[in-house]
Amino acid sequence: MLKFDIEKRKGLARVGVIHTPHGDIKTPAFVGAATRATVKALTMKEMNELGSQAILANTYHLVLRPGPELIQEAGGIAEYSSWHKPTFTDSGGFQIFSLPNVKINENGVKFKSHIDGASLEMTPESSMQAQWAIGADIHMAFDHLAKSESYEDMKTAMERTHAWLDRCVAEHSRLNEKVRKQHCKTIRDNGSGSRNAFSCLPYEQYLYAVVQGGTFNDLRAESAKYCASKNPDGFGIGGVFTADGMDEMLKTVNSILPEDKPRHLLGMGQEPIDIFVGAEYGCDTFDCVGPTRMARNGSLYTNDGRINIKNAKFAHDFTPLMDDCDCELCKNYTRAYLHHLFKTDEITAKVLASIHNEHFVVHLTDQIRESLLNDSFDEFKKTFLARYYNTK
RNA sequence: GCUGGAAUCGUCUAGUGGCAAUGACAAGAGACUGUAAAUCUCUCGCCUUCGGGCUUCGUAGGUUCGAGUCCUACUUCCAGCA
Repeated sequence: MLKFDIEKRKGLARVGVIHTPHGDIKTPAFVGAATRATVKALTMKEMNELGSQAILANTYHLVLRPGPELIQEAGGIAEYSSWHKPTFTDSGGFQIFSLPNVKINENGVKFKSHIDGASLEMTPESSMQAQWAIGADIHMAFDHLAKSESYEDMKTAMERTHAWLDRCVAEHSRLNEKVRKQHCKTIRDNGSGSRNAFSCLPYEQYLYAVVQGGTFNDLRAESAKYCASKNPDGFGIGGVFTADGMDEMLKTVNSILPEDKPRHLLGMGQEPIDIFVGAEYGCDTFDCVGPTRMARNGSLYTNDGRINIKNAKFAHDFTPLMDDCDCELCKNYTRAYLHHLFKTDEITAKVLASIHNEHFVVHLTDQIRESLLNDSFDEFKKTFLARYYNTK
């Protein structure tokens, strides 16, 4: 079972440490979205230096390229990508449902590769197998996202997610046993792992169940109960797209989920309020593509809200993006220079902007952790959000 | 000097009788939440009560119901010949 220690609580919020085979994650923590085993525009060294504690890769993308077998051959995603810290994989469910022409039945999902159009299928079992081969520390159960916001669709999606969770749990446990045996055999035979098959994979890998139910709190409650009953290592909370109403939903879900297991809020964290509300109502980790995507598109976080560095008004602005930020961008360069890099479409523009935005959300989440530890969360939340969103 | 060719939005470009006029770039702005995203959207002659109105395709004339498109002259540029 994944070890999770809680150091301090405040209502549903908690400060803790997730102990993974690749190290600890001090929570609340923002996990970098490394969809294709890389955070776009950033090296692992840069991610490490900006303070990231963990990354989340995506099973769908890695199944397409380079294929889970190849990552397995490399010794797992940590070895493969040289990110020697905790890793998560998302199941691929979310991506597949965003593709056109997906065919869903009880068994799984048939879809076409967005790269070459090849017809493929993913099932709860195949997602688990792929995730075990990829070898992240924490896996997400293969879930079903609703195709609309309607109650009926949400209920159907939730029920299918639950049915698939049963199969994910069974397959996870089978693979866990298999890998553990392989690991023991390898140690008996030669004392050290060859770089083949399962023998060199991290043999401890953990499964999070994913809570669905959309904006309907009765469904959320039902889903939380069901997921908890399966006794997974932790929980993902999926299908959340905005902070509106998220507080009530998280109150419902996180009051039901067992307190001693970590909770990951899937895909949320583009807006600072997402992380404040998520942490306040009991989520421990977050991931979001927003910070790096927006960075590549020139939208940069500041304490006074987001700015578009491509705007003409920054051409002569020779001040740092933020005075009180220690990221590589803010410490060394001016807004005018970054503006120039964007206008001339230099790769470095995206690199520096990504470093800043990723640092911003990672650091913000760390500050939320600190504020919970020293009992200043409410004040910090109020001050930060009022300034960021320019409200009184 | 002669003979050809060309002049269209900041730039390049489409356009050979019904056009405020094509496309690209540049410029200005916006979007982005488990990444089909180094992507996408909008604006880009002037005015507008968003119906439309006005002024435009080197310059000046002309033909025509109608001209960026045809004719004449001029100006500038390019190529070849001297």
